[in-house]
Amino acid sequence: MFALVDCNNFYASCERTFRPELRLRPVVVLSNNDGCIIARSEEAKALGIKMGTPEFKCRDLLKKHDVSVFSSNYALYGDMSSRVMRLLAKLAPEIEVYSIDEAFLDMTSFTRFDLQDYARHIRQTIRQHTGIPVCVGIAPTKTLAKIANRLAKKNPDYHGVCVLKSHEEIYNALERTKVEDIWGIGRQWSKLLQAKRIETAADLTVASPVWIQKHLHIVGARIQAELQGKSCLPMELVRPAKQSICTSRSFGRSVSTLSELQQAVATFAGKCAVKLRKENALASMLTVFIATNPFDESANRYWGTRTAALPYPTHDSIKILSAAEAILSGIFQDGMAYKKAGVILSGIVSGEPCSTTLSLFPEEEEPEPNRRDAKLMQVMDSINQRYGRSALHLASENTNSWKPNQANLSPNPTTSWNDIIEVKV
DNA sequence: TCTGGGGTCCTAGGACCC
DNA sequence: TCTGGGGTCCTAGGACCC
Repeated sequence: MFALVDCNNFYASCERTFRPELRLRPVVVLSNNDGCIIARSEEAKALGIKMGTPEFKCRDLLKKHDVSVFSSNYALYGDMSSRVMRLLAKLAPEIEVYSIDEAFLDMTSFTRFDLQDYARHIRQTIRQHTGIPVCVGIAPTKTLAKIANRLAKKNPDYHGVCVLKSHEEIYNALERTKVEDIWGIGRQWSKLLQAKRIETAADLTVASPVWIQKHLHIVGARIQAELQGKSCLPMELVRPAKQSICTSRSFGRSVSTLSELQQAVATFAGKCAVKLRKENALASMLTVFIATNPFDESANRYWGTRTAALPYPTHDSIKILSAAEAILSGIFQDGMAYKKAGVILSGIVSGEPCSTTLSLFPEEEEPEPNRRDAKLMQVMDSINQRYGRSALHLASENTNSWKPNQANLSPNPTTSWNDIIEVKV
């Protein structure tokens, strides 16, 4: 048996934890740059505010109902998430952290427990220790646990807990679940299935396996098997190493000069390098992209991107930044109003800079990886660890001209001494 | 006249997740 | 005026190897 524990309206709940006066109030959280609605409290959902709506399109509604609007605060959500995950790790022998707000627990060994009781215990523990409300779904496969969790969330009578064990319970749940609400079935596949008159999860379990294999491939076949109660997706206890690392942002305003873009791209490259070193890894390829506003039909539109191989795998901020700058000057076009840029590291390998294979015929001026550079990065990271992110950074990293909008950013009471606040409960 | 069999790697495109 | 960010997996087809 698998349990899926999923935090309710996670980002909105995080914000509310430190603002108890917002309990029972409509709360929304915006994406980076204060662009779209990406989390809503139940009260905000009830007002008809849809997920993914651009903020400016529902500004009147937000104002009319006095909705509390927050800029996204990932430092806060990340820390709250790790608190939830640490608690969950104590509540089950094995845990798979699936996303920032969800985890699977292995319930196989709980044969002598009442699963319903135990799920309630999980729920209460998380609530008491973090203030975050969660729902728990338990079933024989991960896909069914997802369905159970969804039912627990939708149905107030369930009080946040749904266990699917008997054939009847499972069949009932499948009949009540539309194909588009199944984990792994997205918009395209829903359309395809509906055209075939496969409308519910129950329909999908009895659909022709040959047809499924042909149109939904192995991924769809696995979903079908999981719905039938045959577990195909095991617990993944260790997070696999990253294959790519991306940092990108929309700009608070559009920028048009090369030097402004250089500052943005250098900043993103620097963030990528930090993430890379956190992974204990090296990157061998680097992509830079720059883009104009895709929604502005009247302006000149441009999407420039290029990937270059690094001379050898590295995690050195200095080398990554200068490679990014070189790519940027190759794709930059004058006279455009740029709205977004990003850097992607790929070809990621594990290991230390000096452990990798060097080029057989190195260029004359090509520096070899050396231990001093690696040491320098270590020092930089430890200083930043101690004195705060980007206490020490490269001079070309600069947020002056392109800084994203963050009008309603909450403090970081769990990660910053200066932000500790008194909460009256 | 006859023209095999068993592979890998890479990329682009399409789908999905949170 | 204002529209997010960060990922993964799978398939097909082409190029290549012995």
